[in-house]
Amino acid sequence: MDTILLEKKLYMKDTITVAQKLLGCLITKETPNYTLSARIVETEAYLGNNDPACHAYRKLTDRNRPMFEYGGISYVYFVYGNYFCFNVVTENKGTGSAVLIRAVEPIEGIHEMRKNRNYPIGDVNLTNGPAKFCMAFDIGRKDNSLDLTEDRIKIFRKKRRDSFTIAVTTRIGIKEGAELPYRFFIKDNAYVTKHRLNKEIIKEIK
DNA sequence: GACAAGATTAGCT
DNA sequence: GCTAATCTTGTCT
Repeated sequence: MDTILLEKKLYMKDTITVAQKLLGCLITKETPNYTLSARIVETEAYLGNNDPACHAYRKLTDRNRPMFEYGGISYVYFVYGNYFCFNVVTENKGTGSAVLIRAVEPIEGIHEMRKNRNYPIGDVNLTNGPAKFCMAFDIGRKDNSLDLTEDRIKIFRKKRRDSFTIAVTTRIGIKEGAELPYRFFIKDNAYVTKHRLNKEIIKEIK
């Protein structure tokens, strides 16, 4: 499959554009022992100081510091005492915006993903959630603030873009900003989060 | 099968 | 005390 590494300048675009552009792209992780690869099928945009659900809404802290860097690095945070979520920082330095990777479709290294997640079955539950994806890719604090154009985690786009419809809904699991249509996913993809809420599709983008 | 509710976890919304 | 989540268990159609 012909792929091209995503350039830094793409990450500098506005966050909603990046959230949509990342759909269908491949995210890879290289370790000494294996390579993991998966197709991004679901994202959410978090928009700096305009968005009350965003970690960077109030002020810069030690935790959200990576969000205020230049676009194109990772922001990994710890939630609910147990889990990690992986974000791609977007826009210019000081903006505090990012795209949360909510779900992926495994392509390469499925056996290792299953082992990382301690999950015996290779069905959609392997990676259909933000923390499931992090477990499958063995993403933790050590993967915070990586440069996604040169470090062990990278994102590639395909030379020939897949044909799919983007569905837009409100975001999942937040209180403030819940009405904002910032969740994007590939329509009818089996690996998109199965969630009882946020089912209503606001619009579709071809 | 779909949906709801409770337990779990630790850093800070 | 609350949370950008998941797993397990229970209830319902």
